[in-house]
Amino acid sequence: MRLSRYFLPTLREPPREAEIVSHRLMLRAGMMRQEAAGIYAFLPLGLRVLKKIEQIIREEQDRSGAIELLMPTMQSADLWRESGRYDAYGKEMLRIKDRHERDMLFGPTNEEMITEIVRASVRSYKDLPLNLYHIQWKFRDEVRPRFGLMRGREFLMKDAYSFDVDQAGAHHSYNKMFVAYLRTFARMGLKSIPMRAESGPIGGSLSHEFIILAQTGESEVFCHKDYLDMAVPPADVNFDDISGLQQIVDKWTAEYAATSDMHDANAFAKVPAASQVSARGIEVGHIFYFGTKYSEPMKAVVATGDGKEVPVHSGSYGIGPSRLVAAIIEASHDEAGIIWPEAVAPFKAAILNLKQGDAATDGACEELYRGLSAKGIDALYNDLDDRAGAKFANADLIGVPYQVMVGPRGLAEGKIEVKTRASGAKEMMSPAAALDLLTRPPAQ
RNA sequence: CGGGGCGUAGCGCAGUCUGGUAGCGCGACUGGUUUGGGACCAGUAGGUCGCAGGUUCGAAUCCUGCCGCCCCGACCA
Repeated sequence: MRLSRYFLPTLREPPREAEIVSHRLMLRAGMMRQEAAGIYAFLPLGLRVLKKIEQIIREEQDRSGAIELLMPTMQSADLWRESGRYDAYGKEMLRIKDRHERDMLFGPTNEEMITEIVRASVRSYKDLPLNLYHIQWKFRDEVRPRFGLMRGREFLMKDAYSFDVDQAGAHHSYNKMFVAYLRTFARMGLKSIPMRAESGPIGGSLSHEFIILAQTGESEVFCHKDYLDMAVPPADVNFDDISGLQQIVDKWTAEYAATSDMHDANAFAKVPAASQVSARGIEVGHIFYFGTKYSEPMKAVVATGDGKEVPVHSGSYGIGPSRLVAAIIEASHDEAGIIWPEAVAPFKAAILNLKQGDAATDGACEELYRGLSAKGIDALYNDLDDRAGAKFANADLIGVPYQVMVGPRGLAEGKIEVKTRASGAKEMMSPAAALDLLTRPPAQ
């Protein structure tokens, strides 16, 4: 993308309303724009990151055996009356009337709808297990939206719903999501820690929040430091291996890890002092098993092998892609701006033309830009007539992994300079070597 | 919803106390000189001062009501 033809309204100073670093940087980098309290428009740069995050989530959900569909944002109140949540949900749910005075709502979550979809077509235990997910905008009329995308009212959510014939099956479905989540966050360059969480009104032991550590996190968390170095399950993990998956989950739940809600000071005290981590964290995912909470009132039943009908056992599994955009920035930035992990970076590289109008420099930039485009690499070519200093500052702000600096000094020796945003390391190399470096695929 | 703060040009702000023709910096635009870490010169455009009512010869400024936004708390992907 040529910057001269792109839409990237960057700001030198952050708008006053932005307090936390991710919010400030997103506004400055021209990634988004606020439209109302807790409601944001994604600008082109922000959308690129959101799409990358979405895609990683999608790939890992698919790998685990979940199946994507897409449910609407608008829902009928009737479904929610069936489950009893229409009255129970409270003011967080945005209620709307259509032209016929029918009660509608903007979905804050989709348990009812997915249960309705499943009960309509699933009749036999042979149709299970099933895990259906979608990535769709949600609206929760938060009392106090804040911190930009971190706690918006309208937000994108990946929500998956599993259906099994019994609790043992549901447990395995839960474990699949547990493992998929570990992989998902790791691929985004995040160290996520599963922490025991409140399981809500239904009770039960199966609920985990996936937390990443960040100074500006909303919750106070306590855990064993070993979590920070634990190896994430590989891409070829066998999701059908019930005991193998259980072993992974056991390993990841063996050490102490809890948010302040679930914190047990006595248990934490048993962790060796040198291994105690007490920090702030951001919740990026939440999984829980809720059994027959919806299948019973909504009569989502299947026939078992012996001909009886039983309500299905379910769980739901959420990840907030829009929140993740902010969370990744919270976890990865410096004074100068964002530092995108390669897997979610809006562009792989920025090409900085250090002497606009110089025939040799312009030519070298063009050649590199075309070379990358030909190989399908997204590079942002800063071809604007700015001072070089402004280009450096903007490249740092936007935070793409590589900055390729093309100027007369280097070209005199047939070299261009490649700076790695994360480390700050700079290296002179031939344009061919740079092309080679930038077309190398990121690690999965 | 309780407490606090703020609405003046795209962004950051001054001006409000003490009423008298709306300003500064950055950004944008035009022309020129420039180009290796946020350039310089000259010029230009851009604001019903959040909205409505009131007081006054005169309101960004005083009064009343409303709307919006942010922060702290209780609640949450």
